[in-house]
Parts: sequence; structure tokens; C-alpha cells
Amino acid sequence: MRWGVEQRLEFIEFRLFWEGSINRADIVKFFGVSVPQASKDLTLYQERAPGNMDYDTRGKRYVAADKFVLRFLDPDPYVYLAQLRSVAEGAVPTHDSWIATLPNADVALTPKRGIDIQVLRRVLDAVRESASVEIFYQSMNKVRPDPIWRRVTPHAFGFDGFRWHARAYCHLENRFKDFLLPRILEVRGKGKPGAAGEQDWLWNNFFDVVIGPHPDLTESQKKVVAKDYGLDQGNGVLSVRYAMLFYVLKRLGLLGDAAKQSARTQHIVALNRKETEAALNKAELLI
Amino acid sequence: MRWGVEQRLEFIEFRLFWEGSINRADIVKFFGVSVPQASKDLTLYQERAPGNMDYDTRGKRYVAADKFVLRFLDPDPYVYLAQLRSVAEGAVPTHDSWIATLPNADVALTPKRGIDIQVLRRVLDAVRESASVEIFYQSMNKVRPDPIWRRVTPHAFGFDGFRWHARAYCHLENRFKDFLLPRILEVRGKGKPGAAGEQDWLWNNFFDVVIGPHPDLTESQKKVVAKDYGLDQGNGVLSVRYAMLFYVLKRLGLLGDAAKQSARTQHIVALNRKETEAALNKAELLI
DNA sequence: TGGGATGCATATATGAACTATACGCGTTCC
DNA sequence: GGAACGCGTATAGTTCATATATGCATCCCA
Repeated sequence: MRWGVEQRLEFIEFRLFWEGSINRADIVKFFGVSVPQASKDLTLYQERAPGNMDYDTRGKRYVAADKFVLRFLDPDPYVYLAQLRSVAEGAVPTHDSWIATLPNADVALTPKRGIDIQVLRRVLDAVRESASVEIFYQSMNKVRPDPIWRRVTPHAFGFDGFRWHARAYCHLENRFKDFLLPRILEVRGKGKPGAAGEQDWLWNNFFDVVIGPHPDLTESQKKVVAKDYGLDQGNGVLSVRYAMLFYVLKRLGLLGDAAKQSARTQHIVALNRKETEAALNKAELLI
Repeated sequence: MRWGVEQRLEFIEFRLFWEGSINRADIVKFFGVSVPQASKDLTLYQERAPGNMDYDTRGKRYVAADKFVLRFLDPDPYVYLAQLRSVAEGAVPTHDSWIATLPNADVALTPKRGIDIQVLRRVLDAVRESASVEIFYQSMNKVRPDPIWRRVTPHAFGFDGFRWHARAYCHLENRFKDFLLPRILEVRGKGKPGAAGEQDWLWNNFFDVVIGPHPDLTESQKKVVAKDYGLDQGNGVLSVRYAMLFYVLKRLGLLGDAAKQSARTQHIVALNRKETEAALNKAELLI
């Protein structure tokens, strides 16, 4: 079956399953095909996925049957939720999304804009070619208040839930560091690489954060939290790159002593807190 | 131009622009078209976007020209980064993504799994139809350690960066609340709605959090932070739904007194802290 | 230095997919 | 009861895509 047809069948299934109904007009509008072709697609879908839809003469739409078997899509709620988030964040324009009736949705923090498109291209290119580049970087360093040109060899990207950074070897300081993409103002001068990504110990090695429910919670609350975080036996292990440890701990509220926080807002604590702090220090030192 | 052709041209442009090169084989693999058809597509792309690519006989690939003008894609770095994140989070399988050579990438915290697909469908259905449903919900309430059936009228969805919840009117407590989707174990009994979404004051009204750089930063550091957060004149306003205020403050590290935190890890503070706390109390009370 | 391999472009004939147009049917709604 | 709407389908014609084959250029390697 051709790719275009397959896409339309997936679309039909998506609309039926997640939005409850579909129309010829929906297909015509989204794919720009003719009305008869949309009819054929619906007929074809019925052949391939019998029993999934019934025609509702009242609403003049096909509606999803009670017993619905997915034939073209993954049975995964995140197929839908990932799209919803992308649209809510403004990363995908509404008309590109398969969701027709967008439910009211809000995202706590949308990723920060402000990355220069040419900067990203050049950094990607350097990563791909294992080359170094000069970047005009604005750091938070007290000694260097103004942006300076520095040569780096980037090898990976990190996202802390809010901002993107490039993981790179810094030729100036002779070590691997994170460089926030929005703070790279310009890129020039592709050249020979410094250290390769395999040398980046903090990136390639993982530390296990052992987490468990906050001690002030009741037994039943602890059980709920355990389920929330996918812990069994009351605690669980989060395997995190040293290079990402700071961001993960910050987002989980585990940077300080979580047990001192109110259990009402902070549901989990690090059970290996001492080791975690040591690991964090290690990461910060090497950064 | 037909939808399928348009998609392939977009694909060609995406690969050229973000990955530097493209092949006939790439098109054949992704879309399942024949080799001559892929040739035609490449020729067509050259007609529509002249000067964007050159053939590299060495690599046997078309490579992006130095002067590249986007004709089919938005000139937005998030076109690429949103895909990278989705793949890194596991929300999109690698072969569905347009990115061929996936750079090393890591995301600090991937959204928690554990939502039941039927639960999500039924809740979506209730939102769409403005109906109420009974949910078998596991709350953190000390009085109710076990999940109970309760009738709610959901009207919106919220994402705190880690978990999804439904915003709904609770018929049991006669007020609007958040219900974490993974804690809804079952859904049944669609029925008449309670209060509608328009009545949800906390959802429909916004509070302005005024943020500024941490006072302990140097002047030059403050400038950098200001740029990071898109503040001008040193401070900025974040308009947040009362219903989402808690999650936003938590993610920004503004739940307590941010000024007491180290400026090294906490870059911003709330300038209207008193009002923010009052707003938070208001939200919590009404929740 | 000359095959062999590879990837590109193109030609032709065939077939599949899609369009435009038209018509008839059933249901709903006024 | 008739207009309006959305559905399905039929026909003819067009566009798009395939299969197959050929030729060309470059690179690689013996």
C-alpha cells in the first residue's frame, strides 16, 4: 500500500479513536484529496478494520464503535498526548496536528525560545562531522561579563525541560562543559576537533539516584507516591548521566534536603542523599 | 500539488537543511517510492528551490548549498528540536522521525508513563461532550487511603512538565480540582454535567508573576539572566493560570523564598513574592 | 590504469491512484 | 413534503508512480 494511503488510514483511525468520529470533509480538508477519494478511503478503512466504525445518520459522521480494535496506530496514550503538548506549547501549528477539536490544555512552562537557527545548524554540523567551531558565547562567569569567542567541540545535546544546551569540549578551559544554545550568539571557523565525545566521562557515565516517598507521608500516601513514580518495594532507582544530574535533581526538587521540605509539595526524597551530593560535586568539579 | 509530493519536498528540505545532505535512497526508504520517483522528486525540488543543493560526487549525495533559502519549512529551530525531544523521550519511534542521524541527546526528565488508554479516551470524550463521568480515583487524601468512585465533570488538561492531569469539577466536594491521569484507574457511567468549565475561576483567571534576576548576581550576570528569561528592563511578567500557578512556581524554584537559595543554582526570584504567595493560597484554598 | 560498483538521470510502457463530474439514495431539518 | 446535506458510486480522463532498461559519471580498488 502506498505511503499516502497508509497515512490517510492512520488519520482515520486517529480521529475515530481519539476524537470519536470522522467525516469525508475531514479527510478532504486535511489531505486535499477529492470527495470520492475520501469516500474510497473510508470504505477501505472499513475493509481493513471491520467493525471499528458505524455511520451516524444524525450527525452525518462515522463514529467509533464501542468495540474498537486499533489496526494502524500504537495503543499508546502518548500518541495523543505528545501531539497535544506540542500544539499547546506552540511547537506545532494547529493545522498540522491531527487533533481537530483541541481540548483546553495548558503546559506549566513552555520551552524558552531564542535559539538562532544558523547557530543550531552550525553546531549540529560540527557534531555530525566531529569538528570544532568557534562560538561567540555569553557566559555567566563573573570574570568575563561580555561574550567572547571560544573554540569548542560539541558532541551532544541536553534538554533540562526548559532549555537546550550543547555538551562540548571547551578548548579554552580544556574540559567538557554545557553551553546553552540561546547564549551562543554566533558560530564560525570550523576546525580540527579537541577531545571526542567518548572522552566525556560525565556524559558517558551514570549515577543511580535512589528515590523513595517522603518520610512524613502516611503509609497509604507512600503507596500512591510509589505508584506515581513507578517504584516498587517503596523505592526506585533513577539512572542519570552525571552531566544531567544537576538538572534532574533540580526538577525533582532534590537539590537540597528534600526531607526538610513539606511533604505536601515534595513527595519524594533521595534515599542515597550523601552519595548523590558527592556525585553532584563530582559532576560540578569536572564541569 | 498533491499532499504526498508536498510531504516529500518538505522531507528533502528538512534533511538538507538540518542534516546537510540527502540521497535518493533516503526518500525510497522513508516513503517507499521507487527509485525513479525519488529522482523525479529531487529534480522537482531543484526546480522549486533552485540553488539550495549541489551534488557531491564524492559522497554521492546532494548537499545543502551555502546559501540556502527555506521554501517549504518554517525557519524555526524548534521544528528540529521538537522532533529531537520527542525521539529522545521515546514518544516517537526513531523510524517515524525525519531525523536520520540522531545526535546524542538526553532529556532531564521524561514524562511519566502509566496512563490507561481507555481512561484517557473516556475522559476526552467527557470533555468533548461536556458530560460527567465516574472515575475510580486514587487520591493522596489521608482520610481516603483507598481509591473511590467519584463523579467529576472534566473540562481541560494540564501538564506540569512531568505528568498530565485533568481539570474537573468534583461532584463529591463541589469544587474544581486537578486529577492526575495515572491515578484514574477506571472510568464509567457518563452522565449529566456538574459545573461547566467557564465556572472554573482558577482555570480561567491569570495571575502575573513578576520575575527578576537573583539579587546576589553581579550586574553582568543579571543581564545574562534577563536575556535567558526574555526579561527587559531587568524584570518580566509571567501570566499564569491560578490553576497552574503551583506547578509553574515549583518548576521555576519559586515556591519558597528564592532569594535565600544560592544564586548559583537559582537564577531568578519573584519580585512580587507577597502577592504571589497570596495568589497561591487563593488557588490552594479554592482547589 | 582499467574494470566493477555505485548512484544519478532518463525513457518507455504499464498500471494504480486520483480528479472532475454526475447521479441517486437516505436522512434530517425546517 | 421539499430543500439541504452528506454519503456512495459510476464513468472518463488525468496525473502520478512503478517496473524495467539504458546510459552516464565518479569513485574505489585490484
